[in-house]
Order: sequence, then structure tokens, then C-alpha cells
Amino acid sequence: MNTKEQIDTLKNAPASRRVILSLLMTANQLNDEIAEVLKPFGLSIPQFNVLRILRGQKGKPANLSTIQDRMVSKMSNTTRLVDKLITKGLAERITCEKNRRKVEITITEKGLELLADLDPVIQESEKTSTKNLGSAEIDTLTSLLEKLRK
Amino acid sequence: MNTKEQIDTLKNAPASRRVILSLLMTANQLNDEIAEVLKPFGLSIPQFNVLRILRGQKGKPANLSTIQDRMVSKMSNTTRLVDKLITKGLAERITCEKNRRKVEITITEKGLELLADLDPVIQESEKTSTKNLGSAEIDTLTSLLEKLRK
DNA sequence: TATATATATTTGTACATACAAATGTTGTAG
DNA sequence: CTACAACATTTGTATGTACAAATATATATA
Repeated sequence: MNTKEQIDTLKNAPASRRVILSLLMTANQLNDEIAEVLKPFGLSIPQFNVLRILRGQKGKPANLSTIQDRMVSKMSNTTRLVDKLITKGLAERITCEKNRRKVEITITEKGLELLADLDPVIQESEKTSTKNLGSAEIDTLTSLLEKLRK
Repeated sequence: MNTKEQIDTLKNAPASRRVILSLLMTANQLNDEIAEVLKPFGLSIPQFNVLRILRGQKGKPANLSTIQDRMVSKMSNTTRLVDKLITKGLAERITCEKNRRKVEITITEKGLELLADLDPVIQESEKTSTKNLGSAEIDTLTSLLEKLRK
């Protein structure tokens, strides 16, 4: 991304367009940084997010719709994403006995260990990504974003 | 996306994580809104962005690397994206005479007309997306995002 | 001039997203 | 108890992303 060109374009645009472009560019940059951190661990961002959702269940299994609802970004195909995690031995799938339409998905020990390894690395990366903002600025930004989303 | 769950998760996270998640969620929402506007016109977001870059050339043809440099989001395969535009009759590709490694890409009349139809719709959508923020808030948000990106 | 290097694009493969249709399961109305 | 609607997931197809390798062309250098 040629930032100089982008900024020039932004200068002469209406404020609404400018803030949207700025936000999308920032999100892309952050996504790239996170993907970079995950890469040596062999995980994509969606796979990482699903794993964290499974861990958040604290033993209680999750079905596909639960996972979809909790994802940061929309997921149009949870089945195939979970397949990847299962192939890697990071998750397990059991067809629910009571309601055979449902499928129960849990994180494995191996998955938990991988997340435990990732936790400090991700947290470090998050701090680095936001290092240009002071804590008051971070709070302002968070609440402006929340207001925008509503 | 189940916003309630997300917000709960955010509450107990460090500020750096909170602002990043908030930003990614907002970007996803904006992307979805833009995609929705483009849908009836048969364009994806990357295709739309490429078309606007081509229009921005004002007749001067663009090669693939120029297009890549100017894209908001990274584009790992410009060739195939341009192929789609050509198939739709929105762009043309000519192999450059002077430097046969290069390829010159221009927007067609049909492409220009499509963009002309889209301009007001997109602008309207941008205003709607940011309607919860006042103009001072938009400016603050823009500059905080810029500072974060640096 | 022959060869190496740099440049610009294309092609291949794996993965992810978007959406529609198909499948299998449960609950319910007649 | 059969048919039908609702639910949960899976499968298919098109598109886009990420990355590496292949191809083709131009430029520099021995």
C-alpha cells in the first residue's frame, strides 16, 4: 500500500470518506501484523479466533452456530474452518447424542497448549501495534469506534 | 457477529486488545455495508477499488504494479482481479509497446458509466455509516487512526 | 555478443469468504 | 403416523487472499 498516494487522495475527500478509508487502512495494517505473528504457529486469523472461542467455553462444548455468533468477523463456512483445526489435532468434533442435528466441538489439550504459547506473543504484538497512542487516546479511540458502530 | 458477547469479552481485556478488537469489528461492519451497496451493481470491493484507481489515472493507462500500490488493501493477485473487470467489459488490457514486460490497463466507457452511477450511492452510504459521529468527532477519529498507523 | 540480473506479470496451490442449495434431524399439525 | 415446517450442518461454486514458483522481457556487465 502506497501510503503517500492514499493520503493525497484522502486530503480532498469528504470527512466521512476520509475516516472510513483511514479506518479500513488501519484495520488492514493490524490484520497483517496479527497474521505475521500467527504465521510461525501455522494458524490463520480465523483459525486462531475459533480456537480462542473454544477455549472460552471452558470445557463446555460449542456447536457451529455458537462459534459463528462469537466470531469477530463473519464466517460463512465454519464447517471447513473447524475441519482444518481437527486435521491439525487442535479441536475435536462429536455429534451430539441428544440432538443429532448439532455437533459438539471442543478444543484439545494440544490446542490449549498452542494458545498458551501464543498468548504472550499476541499480547506483546497488541502493545506494539498501539504504541503510538497514549492510554487516554486509546480510550477515546475505543469509544469513538463504539459510537460509530452503533 | 454477536455484539453482546464481543463487548463482554472486551470489558475485561487490556486497553490495547480492546481498541484493536473494536477497530476490527468496526472495519468489518463498514466493509459489509459497502459490499451491500456494491452488490446490485455486480462488483466486489476490490473490483470497485481497482476501477476507481483506473478512473483516477484520467486516461493515462496503469500497469499492474501501480494498481497494487494504490489499493487500500493488499492485493496478492492483481492479474486475476483485472481479468474479472475485463470479462465484464469494464476495463481493457494492452501490452505496452515500449516495455513488453508491462501491461497497460485502462477503464472503458462502460466502466466510467458504472462508477458514475455508483458515486452518489457510495457517498450516501458513507454518510449513513458515519451518521452517529459529529464532524469534530470524525476529525478526532481520523487523526487518532492516522497516529496509530504511523 | 553471451550471460547474468533485475523487472513485471502470470500461474499454481492452499486457504478463506459469500452465498445458495442440499442433506439430515427434530418437532408438530392434521 | 405421515407430511411438513424449522433447524443445524454440510456441500458446491465463484471469488478473493497469500505466497511461491514460473515465465517473459529488458538492462547491465564481462
